[in-house]
Amino acid sequence: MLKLSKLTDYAVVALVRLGQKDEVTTSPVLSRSTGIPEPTVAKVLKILATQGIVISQRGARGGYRLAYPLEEISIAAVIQAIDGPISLTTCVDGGECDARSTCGLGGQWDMVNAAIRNALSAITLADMKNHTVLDRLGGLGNPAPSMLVGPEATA
Amino acid sequence: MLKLSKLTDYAVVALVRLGQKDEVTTSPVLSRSTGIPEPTVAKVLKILATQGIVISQRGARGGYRLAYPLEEISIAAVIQAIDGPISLTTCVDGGECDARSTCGLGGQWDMVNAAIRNALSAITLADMKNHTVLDRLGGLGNPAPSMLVGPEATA
DNA sequence: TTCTATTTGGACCGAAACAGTACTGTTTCA
DNA sequence: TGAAACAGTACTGTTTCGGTCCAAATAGAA
Repeated sequence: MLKLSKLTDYAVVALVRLGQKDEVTTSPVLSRSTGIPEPTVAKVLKILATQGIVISQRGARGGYRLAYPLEEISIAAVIQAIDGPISLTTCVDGGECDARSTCGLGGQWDMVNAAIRNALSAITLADMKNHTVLDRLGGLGNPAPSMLVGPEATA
Repeated sequence: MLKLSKLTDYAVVALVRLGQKDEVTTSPVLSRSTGIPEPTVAKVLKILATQGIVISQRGARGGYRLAYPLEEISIAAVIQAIDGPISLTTCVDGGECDARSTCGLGGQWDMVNAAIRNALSAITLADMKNHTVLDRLGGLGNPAPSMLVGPEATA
């Protein structure tokens, strides 16, 4: 399906919400204001804390706060924090490839990965909050005629 | 991990190999020349046949051949054929979203999806075969400063 | 100083999706 | 008529993901 995990989706929602108030917020509060189940939002924030995207404050009156302003956090960074590195195939960066010699296209996936990364790096959480993406990028990169192949062009 | 399924990877390899010879090819032959296990390559080709990307010829001396030249088949089309539609989140196109009212960013993901689709639609199988991607796109879209966030900028 | 309430941190477990395989049926050509 | 090759379905093992539970840590009050 080429979809990212629910956790990443939750992470974006939680981060945007977190960026709207400039004070430490607990996961229960964040859960109530976002509608995300409390254990889940806690887990997401935990991961984000280890990745340095949010800063955690333990103990009573603790909570989380953003480590960077919304404008400096890209979608790509969030995805990498939750889902791990963005690389569409396993046969990159030293990964296993049992058919490396025969597959013929050695390392071509790197370009695809770079394209994805670029697209995701150009969108920040601030863009998600507002509708500033189209304005900033002038129409979302390349035109993409009709995705090519087939009369159907299944959307 | 935001990675596509192995089947899709296999599909690209098989299709590129299939595009190198302009005649019907059986899955055993394709299996030997690509190194992909025979049952798997057969499964992939079956799926691609139902999606109209390859044309199947049944019976003795049958096999598969491309329905379109390599230049007209985009990576996005292959991914859609194998993995299904490209939409990073489930809360698009009428999907479930239990927190739609509270999450705050209604439909913002559509832009992200569009960015991904554009990036993947701009790359064809012919580009995978050669190294023509960079040339054609003039450097793969947007600059992407350093993916933003954090001093590490985990690649 | 000590105790307690609050909150994060890390480990664990069940469920779902996926990759891979095998088998049977249908079609076509020699 | 027989062999070759695709089409479809079903099954199984593995991996990953989503969610839950318990332990460690901190701030504040007594």
